[in-house]
Order: sequence, then C-alpha cells, then structure tokens
Amino acid sequence: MAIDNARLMAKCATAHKTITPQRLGILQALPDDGRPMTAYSLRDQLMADSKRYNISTIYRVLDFWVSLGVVHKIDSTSAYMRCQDDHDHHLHVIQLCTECQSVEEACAVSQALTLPSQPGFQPTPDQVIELKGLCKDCRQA
Amino acid sequence: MAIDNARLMAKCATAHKTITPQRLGILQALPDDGRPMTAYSLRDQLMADSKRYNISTIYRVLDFWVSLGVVHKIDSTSAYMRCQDDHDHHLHVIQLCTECQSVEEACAVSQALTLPSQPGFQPTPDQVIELKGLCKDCRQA
DNA sequence: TCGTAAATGCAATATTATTGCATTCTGCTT
DNA sequence: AAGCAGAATGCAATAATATTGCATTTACGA
Repeated sequence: MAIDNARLMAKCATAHKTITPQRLGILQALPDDGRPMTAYSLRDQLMADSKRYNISTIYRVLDFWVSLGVVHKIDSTSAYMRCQDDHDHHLHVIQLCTECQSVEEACAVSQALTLPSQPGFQPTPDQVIELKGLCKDCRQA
Repeated sequence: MAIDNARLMAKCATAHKTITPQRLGILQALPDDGRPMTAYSLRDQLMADSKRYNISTIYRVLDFWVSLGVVHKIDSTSAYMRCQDDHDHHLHVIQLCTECQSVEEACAVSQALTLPSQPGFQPTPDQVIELKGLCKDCRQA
C-alpha cells in the first residue's frame, strides 16, 4: 500500500499539523507493506540513507503519526508499522505469528469485531488490538 | 482474590515445576486485586520487605508465572498483574482506563468474546487482550 | 519583517529487559 | 547419607527502549 498523499495531507490539515521533512522521511522509511520496525532500526535505516535524525525526533515523529492513525504501535514488540486499513474509527486487529513472527493487519476481522458490551467501559476508537497465534502457513506446518 | 494454593500447586505439578521461595515471594508481592506493578517496582517493594532478589530473578519468575497463566503481562505499560479470572483457555480482556489508569480484567467480556473467524489464523489460547478506553467512572465525569 | 509557537537537535539519563557465567538448591539414584 | 544432574537463582555487566530539559531552527501569521 503506497502512501496516499492526499489522505495524509487531509489528516494533517484537520489536526492543524504540518508535514515536515522529518515526518515525511520517517514515514517513508517505514515499509509500505506493514512490516514493523523499531524506532532504533528505523533510525539505522535512515542513517544508511544519509538521513540523520536524533532518536528523540524518531520517537516524537512516530508518536505524531500514531496520533493521526497513520502508524500503529505494536506494544508487544515495541515496533511500529504503517496502517494497512483505510477505514477510520474502528479497532485495528493485528495478527502476530508466534512461530514465523509475521505480522498482518486483519482488516476483515477489524471491521467485523464487536466487543461484548460491558456496563460502562467505552473503548477508544481506532486502537490496536494485538492478537498472537499461528498464521495460516505455520498452522499447517 | 486471594491466592488459591491448591490450584497453584496443581498447575506447577502439571508443568513439572516447583514452587520456590522466590516464586512464592514474588507472586505474593503482586497485589491480590489485580493492580499491576512493574518488575522494578516489585523489586523495590520486596526490598522494603527485606526480600532482596536480583532483577533477573524477578523477570524470570514473572515469566514463569505468566507461562502458567497465573500472572498477565500488560505490554502497553510493561507491568504485571495477578490473573483475576479462574477460567482457563480463553482470552483475557484487560480494560485500561486512559484517564484514571485503572486496570480491570473484564471476565464477562473475556468469556463472551469470540473473534470473527479468519481464514487460517489460530489465536493462542489464554492470551491477554489489552483494551484502552474510559472506565465507567471516567466516562460519566 | 518580526514575533511566536511548533518542531527538531542534542546529549544526558531513565526505564525496561537480557545475557553469560558462577553458585546454590532440589530431587533423584545409589 | 553421599553424590550427581539439572533447575533455579545470584551477580553484574550490558543491551534495548524511551524520555527529558533545554538550545536551536523552522514555519507561519500579524
């Protein structure tokens, strides 16, 4: 999934935020296909590409994209991935294979998932749900 | 919820593991009511109680209890909590309030939750699902 | 062009977690 | 009871992840 610039700029405009070179550079360094990277590995990759950012900038920029819903943070691996789902305002289910470490944003599951209503608790929209298990391939093997 | 010693020992026996003083001490230092603590705060508390364990022991012991399903690790806060649900083999939904930071294991939700079936992915039983949002009290305020 | 707020750089430091190896403990065998 | 083997723990260094305070730069409206 390539970066949808129009959508990106719209989100930024709505949030009254600007797209800076650092914000764009760091986002572009994150794989299109949703493969996650840690903040430090991202920095190393950018460095190899002659783009030197301080680690605090990396974290701040990643937080920025996370706040816009463009990037997901995966807490269990301290890694970041490009959002693979262009729907807003629902949960994002990320399937993590414990065998091959593959990561997939299960959009269909995200759309279909409704949590059993619980007296009082109001889930934050647009949040990430991490689901561990065996992916299709590893399950068969 | 007090520690159910019989159940605990049964789990350990099944796993061919022993309950050592460290394992018991660290488990007892974790609040009964499910309030989470980090590994380091746990160590500090034990220290105040004149029990001095190396941090690697703390981590290893916590991992041990997590592997038995007695303790949950909350990735988003790097904290550990006593499991509040005595049912085995289902997902454990933990509700985290983003306002007051309260943490609750929503057993009813855990029981009722069924994920939309996805071709191929097989979720690990007994895993923790972290759900962020507003708790009942904070929602009203 | 100036002033202000936002964004970034810098570097120190905090927090979380793991590692390799030595030592101790536990349970089993003789 | 002694000896053995493997598991558990201690130790201390280090790795990995993340945040902070303050200086500097940039963006943008008045």
